[in-house]
Amino acid sequence: MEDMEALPVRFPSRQHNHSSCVNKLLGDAEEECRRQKLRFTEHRRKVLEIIASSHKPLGAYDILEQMNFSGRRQAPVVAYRALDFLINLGLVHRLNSLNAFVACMAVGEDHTAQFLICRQCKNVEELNSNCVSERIEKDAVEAGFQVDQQLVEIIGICYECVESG
Amino acid sequence: MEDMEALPVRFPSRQHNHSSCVNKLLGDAEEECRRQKLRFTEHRRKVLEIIASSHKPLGAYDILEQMNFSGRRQAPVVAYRALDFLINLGLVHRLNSLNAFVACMAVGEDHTAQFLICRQCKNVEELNSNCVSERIEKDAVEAGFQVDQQLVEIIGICYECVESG
DNA sequence: CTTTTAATGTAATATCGTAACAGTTTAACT
DNA sequence: AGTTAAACTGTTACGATATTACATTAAAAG
Repeated sequence: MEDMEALPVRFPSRQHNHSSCVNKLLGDAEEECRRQKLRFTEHRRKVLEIIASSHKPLGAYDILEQMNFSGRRQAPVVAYRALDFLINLGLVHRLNSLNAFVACMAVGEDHTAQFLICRQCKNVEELNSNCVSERIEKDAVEAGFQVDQQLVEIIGICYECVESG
Repeated sequence: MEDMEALPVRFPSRQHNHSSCVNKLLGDAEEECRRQKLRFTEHRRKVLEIIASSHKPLGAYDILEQMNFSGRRQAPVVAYRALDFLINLGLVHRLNSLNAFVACMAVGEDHTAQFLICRQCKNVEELNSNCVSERIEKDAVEAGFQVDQQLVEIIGICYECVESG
């Protein structure tokens, strides 16, 4: 057990219970909205809660399914509006390779989102390597390009899935 | 003009006429198919030609529109089948952030596709920096992740668009 | 308390992509 | 050549993802 301490940041364990992460994220969101004088409405809270409660990326329609407040099915646009809001706030990231959404696991920290996506267990972790983002920035500038946004999605297998065959 | 020589690889000029690139790409494709004993059918040739003839990424339905051989509209699946084939061969890349396709500009060269996407003129260039891909590989491994595929899309503005306001 | 800005409700529709299956062509092998 | 197997094509239908438009309501700012 003690050599676990020496290991670098690792892919999130499937056993990990993260109700505390969810609460922290909701709190962060609330605070951030207060700070920026934005409204943290029911829809927005609910969508963030749904996304944060899942280890795996969720599609917009998966989210929608969990939004049946009053038994009534919401229109897609309801989910997309909340998602746009949360993405702009940096609380949620969109995975373009999956058309799916995940909660940001590094709220507040300055980072260009980089994702490790396990194609077996579908769990996602943020890599957020400054080396990578700086290298991209540098090489892009050298190619005569002014970077607004980096999109790095790394598909592969996480160590837990490798070990469990 | 002479200091142009000293400049690093740059974003493709909008004036650039690339009919020669198209021919080269079609030739490469033909040869590669012969080598691998795969069939370079009319659909596949046509789709590659359409994509290669465009500086800008094309959606599947844009491609489809240009495939009206006999005045008859093709079914979407026709374009997608050809695209799958060309992507597997490494002749075409998919841009996940745009749901669009571009011709590979580095056929044969070993590369993990990295893209510079100008959000103003919509032109796309491949960056293909080994430093970036090696850095990603290294950092992912350290996080306990085995990389299959890297997806790097960099959104911003190219130097031509910056200069022209 | 009114103005104006932001958010919501609702319906319709656009865009992107795949499944399934029958028919045809091509390549490979007697 | 004739037969068989594999790959490709045609066609229909459908599934999945995302946006537009516009009327209504709620909140914040003056």
